[in-house]
Amino acid sequence: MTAHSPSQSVSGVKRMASRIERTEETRTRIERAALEHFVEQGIAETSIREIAETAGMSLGAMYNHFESKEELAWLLFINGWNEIGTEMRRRANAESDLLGKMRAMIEYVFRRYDEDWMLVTYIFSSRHHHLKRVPSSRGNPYMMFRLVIAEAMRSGEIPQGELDLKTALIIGGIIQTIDSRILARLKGPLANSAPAAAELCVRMLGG
Amino acid sequence: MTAHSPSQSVSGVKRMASRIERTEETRTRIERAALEHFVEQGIAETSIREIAETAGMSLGAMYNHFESKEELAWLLFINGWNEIGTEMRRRANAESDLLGKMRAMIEYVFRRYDEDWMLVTYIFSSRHHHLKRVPSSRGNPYMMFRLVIAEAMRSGEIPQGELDLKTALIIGGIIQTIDSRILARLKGPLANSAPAAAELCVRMLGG
Amino acid sequence: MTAHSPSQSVSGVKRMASRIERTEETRTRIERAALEHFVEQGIAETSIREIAETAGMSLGAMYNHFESKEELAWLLFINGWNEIGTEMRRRANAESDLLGKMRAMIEYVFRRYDEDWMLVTYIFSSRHHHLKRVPSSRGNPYMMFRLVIAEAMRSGEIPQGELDLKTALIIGGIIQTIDSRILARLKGPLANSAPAAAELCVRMLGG
Amino acid sequence: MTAHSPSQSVSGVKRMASRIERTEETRTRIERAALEHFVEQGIAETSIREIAETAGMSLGAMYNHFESKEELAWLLFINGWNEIGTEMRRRANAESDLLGKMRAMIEYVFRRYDEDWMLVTYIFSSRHHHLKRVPSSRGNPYMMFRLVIAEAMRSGEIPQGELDLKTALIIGGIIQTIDSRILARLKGPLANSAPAAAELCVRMLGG
DNA sequence: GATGAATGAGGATTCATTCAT
DNA sequence: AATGAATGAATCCTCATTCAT
Repeated sequence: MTAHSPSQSVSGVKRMASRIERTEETRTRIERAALEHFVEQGIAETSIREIAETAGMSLGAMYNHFESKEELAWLLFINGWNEIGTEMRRRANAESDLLGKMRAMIEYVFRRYDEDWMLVTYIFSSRHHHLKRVPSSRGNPYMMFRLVIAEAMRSGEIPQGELDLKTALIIGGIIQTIDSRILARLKGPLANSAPAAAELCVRMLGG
Repeated sequence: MTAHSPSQSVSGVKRMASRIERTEETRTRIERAALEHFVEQGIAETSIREIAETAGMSLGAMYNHFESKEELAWLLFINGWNEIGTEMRRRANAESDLLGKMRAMIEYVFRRYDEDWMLVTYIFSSRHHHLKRVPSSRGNPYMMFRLVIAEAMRSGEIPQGELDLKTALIIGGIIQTIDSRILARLKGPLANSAPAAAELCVRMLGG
Repeated sequence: MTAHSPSQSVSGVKRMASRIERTEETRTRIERAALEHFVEQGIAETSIREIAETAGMSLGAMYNHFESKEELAWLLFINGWNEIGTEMRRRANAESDLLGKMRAMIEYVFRRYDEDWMLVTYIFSSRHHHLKRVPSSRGNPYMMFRLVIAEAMRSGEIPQGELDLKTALIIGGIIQTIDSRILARLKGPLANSAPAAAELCVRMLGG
Repeated sequence: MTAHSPSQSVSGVKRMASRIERTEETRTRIERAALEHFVEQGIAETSIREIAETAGMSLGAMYNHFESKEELAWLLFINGWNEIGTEMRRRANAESDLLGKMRAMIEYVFRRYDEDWMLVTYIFSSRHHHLKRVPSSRGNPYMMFRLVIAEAMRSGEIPQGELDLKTALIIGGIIQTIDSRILARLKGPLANSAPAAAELCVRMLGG
């Protein structure tokens, strides 16, 4: 996954990874190291020194790449949060009915978890920490669920009413499902559970 | 539970609260102060000194009442956790069908939140922090939901299958509802939403 | 060893141990508890609370019996120190020649160790801590050895010279012997080794 | 041992001591500061802050050089302990008879004291504190005396028997001699007393 | 005399961050 | 960009001692 190799160009001339490539690689190394510690111990309980050690670099060098621990935690969060929100939107838009949209969104999150559980876990478990800074619109996964449900109400697909309550029940359920996977109460790839989860959600909504 | 009683002696002479009463009161003061900070800032981000100041006492005196910050956080958690689990069990047992049980449990949690939102918020938001120490059986709210759903499956009230997935969806939904109340996406006493929430849950389960 | 018993008077009337007796007993209990901890962990590393717990009483009560930890440590030391010095003098005076005196003194210390190793260990291992306060004359074990050796020089029993060097060699040897007993390099009652030790010391002195 | 070298580059340009040299110098400064306080007040009674102040640096910086106070105390001890043991062995091996060996060992310790009394004092006065961690073989001064005495017994140079008692008497005597020097009961360079001390020891052993 | 809560002053250690090299 | 020593504030916790009951 990481480009460790002083890669050879086609011409056979050895060359160093470009400075930009090395910088990028270092940055990634830091991010993965941070993720590991943040997920395992929490943000406050993780020291920059620990991250540096895991990333295999010196304490001081960290600050060439990130302003502060809080900034690192924030970037890690908001990038993932936006990515997930945006992708959910794209996939939901490609479907026409509530069940389709629901399944598409849930499937995406669950598959993303299967691919990179550390990132997804971090995003959902640290969301409270970052709450005050999160823009409430944009590619926000919360808002996506609310939007999709609201639309289905408007179109008559499901009964009206209790929008926020229903949104909370759905979102909470999905996040908790991820949590249960982490705790090994659920086995196997999470994506396999997506269709069932989507159907249950839609049934709850009365569709 | 509260010290009603700067109690009157028979002779009618007012007397100081006994030492035991004062100690108890101090303990409560610490617990409330801790709760406040833990909920607002998180456990790791709260210093013992802050708690002491809010409780109106010296730093050192804290340690006459609690072994450590972690222990204080733990006791606060586990007592509430057990209380909620136990009460949920009691109320569920008094009902005969799934909807009744579900409503009783949800109503209890929501009402408890309305009475003491800080405590309930703390319990649910700090549950991950304490996960490793929580006994998985006993008066465990998680297990109560699982039990009730499992029973309804066994009795044929709802279709079989996907027990853990369904449990996750329900529990997550309920906790998220509390979260949404905190964030003021839901208004008014939470208890008012309990019947609707219970009905939605049961509908999801196919009852 | 301790008078635990609410002793009965001859007349058969039960009586409480007198207040004085109880006070005395408490004091002894504290002293033994302190000794234990001081020997095992050192004075600085022992807290009053630990002593109180071992003595089976409350922290505050300690201060009804001793002014401070330092005072307790001092009294424990100086009483033993004086006792040993005084007894050594008495026994040495009863002998007429160097070997007799030497054996009497060493035998006494070693036997005292066999009786109450904690006390003797404490005295010799904490002597540096108390050095500044020790009166250099009086019943001082150091001085006793010096005196006896000086006398033997004066009387011609041993060659003159190097009084302080010789005193140091003798005293150090004796204390180290106790130390070796503690470390189990020497086995059995220490008193058994006294005659041999005395003889070796006298031979060193040229007697 | 000292940084001779604000070394000159070939070009003759003066340069700062290298980072490594400065780090080494800092370390030494800490060690000397610690030694001072440990000898004067004892390990437990010395705070890291005091050492830092004496060493002319901030409290936090200490931890870039030593893991903990205990570790600092230990390293200071064990390095000196090993050095003394090893040197004693080397010098004893260069001699052929008991008196020669004894004198060589004692002379070494006494001269080392004259050169660096703080270090030697620290080593012998803190030996009990570190006892549990000391490897019993290796370059252990205790063992060296025991070895030399045992050998002389085997070779018939001195009578057999009471090896451990005799070892204790000798070692204790030597250490106490140092102690007496500190307390100014002995005057002048300690090395001057070495021949006399050695002779007394050998006479005690019957050689 | 006994109790244990309260106090205030440290004590060891950690940490985010800076900075000279 | 990298290094790691330095800083100063903060953190948890301990302790000797006092004091109201």
